[in-house]
Amino acid sequence: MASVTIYDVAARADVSIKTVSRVMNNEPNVRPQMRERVLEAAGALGYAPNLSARSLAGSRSFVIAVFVDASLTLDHWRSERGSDYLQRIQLGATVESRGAGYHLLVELIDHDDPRVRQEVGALLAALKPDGVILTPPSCDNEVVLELLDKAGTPYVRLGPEKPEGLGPRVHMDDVAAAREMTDHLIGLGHRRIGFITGDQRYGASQARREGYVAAMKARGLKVDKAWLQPGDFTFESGHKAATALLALDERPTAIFASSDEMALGALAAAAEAELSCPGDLSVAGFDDSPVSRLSRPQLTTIRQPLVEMSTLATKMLINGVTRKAEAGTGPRDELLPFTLIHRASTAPPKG
Amino acid sequence: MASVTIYDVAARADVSIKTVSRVMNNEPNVRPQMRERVLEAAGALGYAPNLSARSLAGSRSFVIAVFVDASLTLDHWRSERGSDYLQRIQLGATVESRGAGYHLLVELIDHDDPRVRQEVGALLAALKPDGVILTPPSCDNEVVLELLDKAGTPYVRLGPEKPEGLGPRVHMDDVAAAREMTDHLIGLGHRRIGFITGDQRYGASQARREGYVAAMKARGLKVDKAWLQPGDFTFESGHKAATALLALDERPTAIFASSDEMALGALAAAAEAELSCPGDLSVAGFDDSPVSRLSRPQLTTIRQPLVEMSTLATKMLINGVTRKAEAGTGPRDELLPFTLIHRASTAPPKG
DNA sequence: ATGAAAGCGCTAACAG
DNA sequence: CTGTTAGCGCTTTCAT
Repeated sequence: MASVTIYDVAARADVSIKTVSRVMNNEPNVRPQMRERVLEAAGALGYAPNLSARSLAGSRSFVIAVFVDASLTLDHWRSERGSDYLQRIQLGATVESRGAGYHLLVELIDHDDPRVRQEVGALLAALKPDGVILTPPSCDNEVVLELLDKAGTPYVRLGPEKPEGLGPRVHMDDVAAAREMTDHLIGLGHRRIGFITGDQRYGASQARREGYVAAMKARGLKVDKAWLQPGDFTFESGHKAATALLALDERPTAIFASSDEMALGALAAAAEAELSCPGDLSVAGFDDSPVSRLSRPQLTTIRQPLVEMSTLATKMLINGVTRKAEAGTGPRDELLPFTLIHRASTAPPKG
Repeated sequence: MASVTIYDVAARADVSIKTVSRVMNNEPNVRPQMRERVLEAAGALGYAPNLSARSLAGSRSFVIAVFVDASLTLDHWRSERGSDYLQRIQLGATVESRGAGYHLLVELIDHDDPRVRQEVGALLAALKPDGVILTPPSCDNEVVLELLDKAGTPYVRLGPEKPEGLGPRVHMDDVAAAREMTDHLIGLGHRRIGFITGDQRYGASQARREGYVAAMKARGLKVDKAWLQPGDFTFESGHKAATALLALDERPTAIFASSDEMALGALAAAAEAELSCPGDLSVAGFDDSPVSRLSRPQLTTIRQPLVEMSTLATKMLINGVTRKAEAGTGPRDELLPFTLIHRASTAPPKG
């Protein structure tokens, strides 16, 4: 019942606790023979160093925290969006942490609440995490960033497009991705292309719209205001926006939605309007979420390297790359490539 | 930079550190006036008790761990199943933990690996979590349960149908749910009902099949072997199984899939066979995952109370209900109700 | 290459 | 009601 401590191991191996400590931390200056004895004793006793003690006495906590916005996550759950955005981020971080002997703590924070300063301050003081991964849109919160800086806690911002130079980040070029998808549609021969925007609380939404507009303009295509429909990433909003687009006098021959769920909504709207896809209407999504493969036709979409992003972010944190980065070395900015995945929902327009 | 400690607060409030400790832990025997002074000082200093120190000195760690199977989760990710099973479980646990000042640690464990004993043993020794939530199928792993018992760590098994009396659990009656769905189809007038089973590594898969078989037999309907098709919860497996079912000489008029993703696969197979749903073929799913609303027609399915289950499990852990339960008091077994959600994919058969 | 001593910041068990 | 004294199990100095 009483757990085995470093003293038990030291006694059994007949060495000092310091030697045990050295072995457990892979420190130098231990003869192979001693190391062997300690390892044997630790194994026999089933010893594992107590994390709290290590963290209290030492300078590391072996904890990586992931900050996730509370209200948006609850929203997400209630609206049953069906995106596995956070899940994919978490997967990369969990696997990478585990590999390095770290533990992943998931913390909800109200990044829009005035109490965020108190809340995050307390969190950092209590947890003393060795690193923090900031998911959108918390990655853009200046109070959070300031507290992190003040506490000297290394962090990585995941996905933010906008505020540059605010701290290390790992992200994707949403503007370029949206541009490429729009170019893809134009390349197929589409000229009237409708766009459905995402939830404005996420920075990526604006970036994607920018990419769309930029690509249209670059090809000399005018962007009719009516072709820009608001959405919030949900199926319903996509359905509604697409219905509006398809009711236009000169209706678009293609619709580019800022999320796969909205693209599915557009697909449903097309079916209701008795338009076939991709014959009468091409539909493109964004995210390559699992649902993009559950529709007929399957969606042409943009694959975001979310798992790779969180894996890299975790690696940076654990390797202390960020710490060095803060001292002026190492990369502070990693841009990961996206992929346009061409499936069955986009094709040349009829006629 | 140097963090503020209990001594700083005590000095500023001109009390002993013990009084500060009492206030921070809401212990009795502190005059309101003292409490006020301490609170003021703590607020001014931005003090939050260090978790490691609390956990090292005291008997609580303020950490709840969620054990998730590593290889299945990676499988899940690679196959892009699109289920938000774990996400919903985690949501309930995270919100509930946060409300009580606890923190949620997500740990991947290889529950099928021979090293699981060593791995989980080390995890418990290092973390000393105040409670562990076991998700399927780790909740059925006897080595894990044994280690937990030996370590005296309270835990709750989430979802397990099978091994009873092995420890506190919060679950749903999968057998009854599958029976009810089958009854629903029979009630609509269906007699030839195909069934697609789930991944056999999950206990729920067998339970759902049992429910289906029981309902059929209870109504005096024979279960043709060919009507039981194997699946693994994925869209593709559902597609394949449904294709096989629809190729039968006497094809079923309804298909009951053990997951929503497989039901969507069945929907796709029906479309390819030029069968309309629900006109020519009724399709039912299981889980009420977000994707069940992204199809046309939307799926009739079973809603699992996953968030409620994990919320309750967390509550039990934090309130120490389990600890008492282990001493003989309190409920060791919570059965939460499911809901049959009737949407558009099921209807009476033609003719 | 190894060990002894001194805390890390807090709670527990007592005193008063 | 409040304070004092010991540790919790480790890592850090700093000796040897």
